Amino acid sequence: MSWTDERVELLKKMWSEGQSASQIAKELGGVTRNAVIGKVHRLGLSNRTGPGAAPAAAQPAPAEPAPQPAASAPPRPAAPKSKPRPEPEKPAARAETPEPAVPPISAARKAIIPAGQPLPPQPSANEISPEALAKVSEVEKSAKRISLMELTERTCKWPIGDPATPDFWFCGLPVQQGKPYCEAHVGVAFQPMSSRRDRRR
DNA sequence: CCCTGATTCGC
DNA sequence: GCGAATCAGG
Repeated sequence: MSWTDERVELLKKMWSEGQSASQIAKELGGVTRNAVIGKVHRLGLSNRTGPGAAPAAAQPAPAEPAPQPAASAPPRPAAPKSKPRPEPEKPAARAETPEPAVPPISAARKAIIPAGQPLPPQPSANEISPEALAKVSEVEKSAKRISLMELTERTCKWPIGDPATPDFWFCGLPVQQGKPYCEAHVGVAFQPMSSRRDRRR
């Protein structure tokens, strides 16, 4: 595969959209994320950081400040495009404890639950975005249904069903990096603190 | 371990 | 110019 205009365009587009190199590579096909990153650099559109940031020149490069004598075309469109830095700064100690919404059921107590229907995940407390819940029920239908022993570092450990019955298993879908659950379950397990939040995709 | 982008350097 | 290998974080 070579860097045709189209491919480069898509690359630019996706990169400016904040897509990761690997995603772009996957989309393009035939290239690795390394290739994408390499290209990105060669194209000079690496730092998605706002232009306002002066690199503070570690290397003075005394010989040539490179004023770019080009008659027209501004060297740096600088695109004031929306380039929100997802992570502005890490304050001090940020207690990363969103208080898990207690996914597991209290089992015994409600042992009478008809072990068939995907039990309405949450008892009380906060309201989880209907979206997330819907997502979960969906996922649970196509979950891998793995057993306790099959759980690994990267399998969603969200319990489904009633532990008191044989009709009990774990989600088993790929976890969302770091977390113990898959994306869907992470969605209901960890609340942003302030009830709901919208999200599109 | 999974992932991210950044750099290097032989091709 | 290209991108695998490597480096440096998260």
